Amino acid sequence: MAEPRKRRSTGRVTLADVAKLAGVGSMTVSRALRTPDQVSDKLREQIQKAVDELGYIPNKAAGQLASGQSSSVAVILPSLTEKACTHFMTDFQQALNKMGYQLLLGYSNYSSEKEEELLSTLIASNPAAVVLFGSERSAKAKQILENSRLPVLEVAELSPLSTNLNIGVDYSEVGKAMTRHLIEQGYKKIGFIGARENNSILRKQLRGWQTVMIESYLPPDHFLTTHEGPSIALGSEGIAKLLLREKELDALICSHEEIAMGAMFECQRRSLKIPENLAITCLDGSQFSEQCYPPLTAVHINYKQMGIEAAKKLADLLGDQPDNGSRQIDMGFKLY
Amino acid sequence: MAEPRKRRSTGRVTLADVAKLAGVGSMTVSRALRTPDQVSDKLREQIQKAVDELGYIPNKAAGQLASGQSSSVAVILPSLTEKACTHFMTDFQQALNKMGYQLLLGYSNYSSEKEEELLSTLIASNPAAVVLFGSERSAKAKQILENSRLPVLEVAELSPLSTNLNIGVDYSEVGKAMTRHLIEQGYKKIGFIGARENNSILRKQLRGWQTVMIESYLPPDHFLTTHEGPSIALGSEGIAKLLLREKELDALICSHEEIAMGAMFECQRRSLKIPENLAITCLDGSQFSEQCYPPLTAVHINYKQMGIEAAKKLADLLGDQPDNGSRQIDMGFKLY
DNA sequence: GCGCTACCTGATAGCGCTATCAATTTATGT
DNA sequence: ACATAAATTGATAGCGCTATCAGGTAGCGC
Repeated sequence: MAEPRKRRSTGRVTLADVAKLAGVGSMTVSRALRTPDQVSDKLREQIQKAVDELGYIPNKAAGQLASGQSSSVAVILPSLTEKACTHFMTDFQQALNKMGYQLLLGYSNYSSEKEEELLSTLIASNPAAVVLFGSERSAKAKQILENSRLPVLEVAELSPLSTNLNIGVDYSEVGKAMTRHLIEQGYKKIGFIGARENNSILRKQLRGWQTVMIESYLPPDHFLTTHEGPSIALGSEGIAKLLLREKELDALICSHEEIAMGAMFECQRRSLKIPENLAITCLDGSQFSEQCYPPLTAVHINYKQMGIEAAKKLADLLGDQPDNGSRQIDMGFKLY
Repeated sequence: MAEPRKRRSTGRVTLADVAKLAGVGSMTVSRALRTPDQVSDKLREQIQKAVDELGYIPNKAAGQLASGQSSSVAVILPSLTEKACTHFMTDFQQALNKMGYQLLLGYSNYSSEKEEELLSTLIASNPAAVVLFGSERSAKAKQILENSRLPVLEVAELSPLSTNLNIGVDYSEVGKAMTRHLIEQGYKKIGFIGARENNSILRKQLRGWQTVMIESYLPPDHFLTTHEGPSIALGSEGIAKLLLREKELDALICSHEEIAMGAMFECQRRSLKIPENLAITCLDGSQFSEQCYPPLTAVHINYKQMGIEAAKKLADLLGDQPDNGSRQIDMGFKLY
């Protein structure tokens, strides 16, 4: 009796097992689980009992393959530690889960190559959509996205050029607002310290600062940026360097709260008073600027709300909704 | 011309498309991509060309279904914002990617119900393994894990009871170390402020503090914990409350750096000198305690290294390695 | 040359699930 | 009551990929 052994099976309980036990066709079981109202009460109960008895857990891979529908959303973040990213994710993921989607997460560490690579591997898992932080992509990445034909949502950075859905903030306005605010208060020698200088979010802020400085006939000379990520050390060392070059510096704009923190500590080391001797402003990721002592003025961007809006937009996109509005949503920001 | 339209297809490039273009069988393409050395150089090149030309991205769901092998790892974190979690994830995910695995991420917000729910949905996606932060689980969660028969790795919190792989730190030792350090320096009225009081990591720290205080004949009276997450506000308000109850308080232990920050700011508001009037110690998630001014003493746990170790352990587990050692790894900590 | 192993290659048959469509039962309308 | 619409159910045929196995080609020893 040579077994025609053709294939192994995982040994896990399958739909067919449930169907057999419940004495119905497997298609009915499938429906009972996904569209219960299409199945008569009697069979539905029978099936539910069989499911419970066997401890059946559907195999998503098979379901996805058969239906062509995915229940995951791929997200690529440049960093897992920066507040903008983590706050966004916290609320986005929560909303996503409620919609019944899983999160496939990748982390690019601000590298285009890594992003391209991630894009490929994540798309291989057939997500229903791709969410990207920032709207700066390499040509190759764009190509991959194009080929995938997946809906793409770019968050955080508003880009007029983006052809994708886009929810975020105009960071050059952020830079401008911080600068104007300081100028209105009478500060003139305003410096700038920024991290992630290669990232367009930082470049936009920097350009915003430069623009307003020039418009106000002030020299946008005192700035310092680095390729590195934000850190307290960057703030401390940065302000030290700027003060060496320009003793009269009276205000400082920081691209991240960690930098502001560092600058603050350095001022305290030097017994410089904030904001009398030096005003510090930053793009705040949390409550830091209000709660620190002395309190700082900061631009607040509601990344949590952004996460919720992004999920909503995605729901429309993935649901039946045809087109509920603009492809671009400006989340705005507040200056406190 | 009635089309025998039987099924839609995603329209995406498939293995068969590549095979056709390369003029080979689809099985050969599959091999060329997964086990290149089983294919002759000539065909391999041809196939690679076709892959590039079409921008082929394999469909993992199909592959997984056919092979029964998964390429994702499910991770459940209690928080996406706390430094311990994000630092761990940063390095863990990087190592995971190098191993060719994707990350399925869930976020439980410190809720057991959410964790159970996530466990079910994530397991439905057939991950190769499950990684959990902390080692405190509900009975139901344990049951689900048991049923799934998946390898489980618990990180961060070392638990003697854990039957799973376990990499982490003994947090009661952390609490003890901070307390002993302060006592050695001559502090006597040592307070404690902790966030996430329901979490066993916090409870262990608290118990460590209590233990050492009692051993040293000091009353472990001045503490304050909250169900909430750590925040600057908690630190500020917390120390204010403790100082109201006990003016002589001379040292403070904080479960998180945000709390220490808040306490620091409150001291500055009150012109209390650190550490002359009040010494502040915390479990630091980053470089904060060294880089702030005045610098604080803190316990540092290398969560990044933990991420790398976790990935290594997982590699052994998922690879062919039978058993390369202990089921429990103590990452230790340092006091600076 | 011949048998034999080693290596490549491709046809075939599913993996577990769902879309489709036909078959059956039940409700509805005139 | 009888035709027609609506609601249920199940058989069938894949989704895109890989395990298996059989067929073909080289290489080797004698």
